[in-house]
Amino acid sequence: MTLQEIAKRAKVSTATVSRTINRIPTVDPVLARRVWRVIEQVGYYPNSHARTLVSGRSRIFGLIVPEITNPFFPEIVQTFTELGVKYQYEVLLSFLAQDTSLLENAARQMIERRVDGVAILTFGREDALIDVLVRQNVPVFVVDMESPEPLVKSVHIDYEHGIRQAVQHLAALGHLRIAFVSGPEHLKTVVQRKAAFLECMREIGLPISPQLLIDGDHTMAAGMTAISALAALPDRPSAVVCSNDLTAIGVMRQAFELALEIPRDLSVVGFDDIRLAQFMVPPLTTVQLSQIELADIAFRALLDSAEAPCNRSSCYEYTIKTNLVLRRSTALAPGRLRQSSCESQNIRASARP
Amino acid sequence: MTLQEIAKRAKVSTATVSRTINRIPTVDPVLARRVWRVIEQVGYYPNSHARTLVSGRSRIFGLIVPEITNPFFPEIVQTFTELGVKYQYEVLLSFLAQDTSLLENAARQMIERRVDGVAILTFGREDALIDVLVRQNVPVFVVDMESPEPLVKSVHIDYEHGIRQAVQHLAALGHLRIAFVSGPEHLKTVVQRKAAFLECMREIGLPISPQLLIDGDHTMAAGMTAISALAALPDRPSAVVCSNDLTAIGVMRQAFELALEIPRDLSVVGFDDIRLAQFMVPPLTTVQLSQIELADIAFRALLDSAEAPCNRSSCYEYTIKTNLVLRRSTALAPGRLRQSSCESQNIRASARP
DNA sequence: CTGTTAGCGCGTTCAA
DNA sequence: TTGAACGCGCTAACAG
Repeated sequence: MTLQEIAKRAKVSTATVSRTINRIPTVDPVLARRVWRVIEQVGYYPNSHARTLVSGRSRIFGLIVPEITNPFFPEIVQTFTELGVKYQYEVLLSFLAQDTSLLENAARQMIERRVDGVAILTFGREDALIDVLVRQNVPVFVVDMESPEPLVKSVHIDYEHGIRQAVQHLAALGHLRIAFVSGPEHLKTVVQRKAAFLECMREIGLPISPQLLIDGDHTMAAGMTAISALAALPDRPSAVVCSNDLTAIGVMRQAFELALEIPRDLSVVGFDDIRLAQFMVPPLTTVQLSQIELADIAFRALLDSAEAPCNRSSCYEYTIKTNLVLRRSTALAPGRLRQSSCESQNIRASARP
Repeated sequence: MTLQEIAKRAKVSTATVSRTINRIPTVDPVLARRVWRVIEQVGYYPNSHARTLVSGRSRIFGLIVPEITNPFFPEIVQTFTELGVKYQYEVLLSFLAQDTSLLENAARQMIERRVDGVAILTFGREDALIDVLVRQNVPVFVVDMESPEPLVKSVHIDYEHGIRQAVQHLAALGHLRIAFVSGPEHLKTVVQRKAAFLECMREIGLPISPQLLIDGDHTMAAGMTAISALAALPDRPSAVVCSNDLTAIGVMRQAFELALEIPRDLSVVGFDDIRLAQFMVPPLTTVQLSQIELADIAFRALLDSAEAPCNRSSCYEYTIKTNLVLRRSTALAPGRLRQSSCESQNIRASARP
């Protein structure tokens, strides 16, 4: 069923049908009604591809995430998509997994579909991808990356704010040996999280033992391995902060296996605040990085680029703050007297050698 | 950058460029090489929309799920998408949420994009949606629904198999009062799960008290509410089976709040076996419904319809079996002597009034 | 306010 | 084996 067909049946020109569909106000209401009636009757749906071809705009945004299987991302996809239906954009989703060839594939797909913008939310270093996209003149949104290119926009994420709260919270509870389980180093976000942790530890004079810095990969399995290693240490930590919530869940799971009770024997702090965090047993204390806010900013940045192509707004228009969410996976360090919390004020002094 | 442009620069006709790109073997290798070189140089990407328009096939499959935020679905999306890249199909994702207007929207989007098929994995009753799609001649895949229409294919899911195992497992552990927390009744899958539970209870002569049948909505919050209600009962259950894992997680979470230890005080069984289930504390015993298998079958059915349009293979080509996965959220009923498990053979008798 | 017409970028005949 | 030409379904000029 095509425009032509509708035009013929409604006894008008194709132009009139087109105008009617696009709700151009200069159409005679009588004709419009006639056209709509035919459209209803025959069940006509305009062909997006033809529209895109002639208009030069696809009304599609690309969204690239590393994987959908990590609970951090569905929330983002959801929000991004919702905004899509609100503003009449389709979203073309791509995953990277660990496969580099998929990256090329994703880029090709996006370009061939002539997307009006791409949000790259992989938290890695996707310079190559960005280059290809920009060369094709497609607006890009990316996390934490400054670029002179007007086609690329970005947000800054303030990891330190939340992590500082976490570290100080643990210190206040009397924890002196605090471990950190990191993620895959090839992720920009991971090195930033780790750096923030180290910085915050230094700030308050807490010692950092290399043994307490474990490399993970942001999976639950990694969390399990990590806590096993940590528990085997002669001088084991009383608290562990994880580079993401999945890792923290793994830690909790394996702690159960090791008969370590959380938070009595071990305090655990996650990162991200995925929705699941509050449903863990015990509920997970974690640093919130709002997935909704991120998706929202990404979408609006793209919308901006798409609707006002000449808009030269610089990157880092916004910054996203992270914040500690206190729940019940942290407690006083073992061996500490369970006194009033005003004791926490002595932590700093007592933490020094 | 267009085909024409490439043709001009390579000093060949557009037809030759087209043939080269589509790897039609009758092209002179010399010319082909020349064309490829130009394509590389200028960074040319063919326009999918133009291709679709002229070829009449979009190489896009639609995938409709209720929401991506429920961990059951990302796994499906992942598998489906992976198959997509393997077979060179794009996937157009849609969520329904609870909004009915989104359903119309999803259908419209799919049709306007001229998708080559749609997998509807919402587990509800989407007859209206299917009708619209079929009327537009788009092949459809749907769960558990027989249809004479050759355009719609389907799988059957055998819920009873796994649920029977679950019920019998609990019975064998000496549980006499087994509760069931259900999901939203508007989901076909939910009524089937519940029916299977009731049937299996009857089979072995276990009593079913209406008080022990709780209505939920497949969220963690619902699980929490449910167990609170159950725990307040004068004669409370010693085991609860949930219509999905999310509900079970909620149950476990709230049991913690109520100081009910799992599985000592309460046995919990989930349904779906989302990946998270094994990482719960304690690891959740659940009935597996393979998300990968489902996605795989859906994709292949669509592929079949798309590549061999005249293929008249009936629905229910396959059936997916469900299976109990034993983990550690179930144990002997409280008050039961912890004897050898051969005692379970008496359950049946003792369960009768 | 409406109709005619020229492409948008590509695949695919049909001749050569 | 290659090229010229047509048309996929639609929007946007322009003319009426």
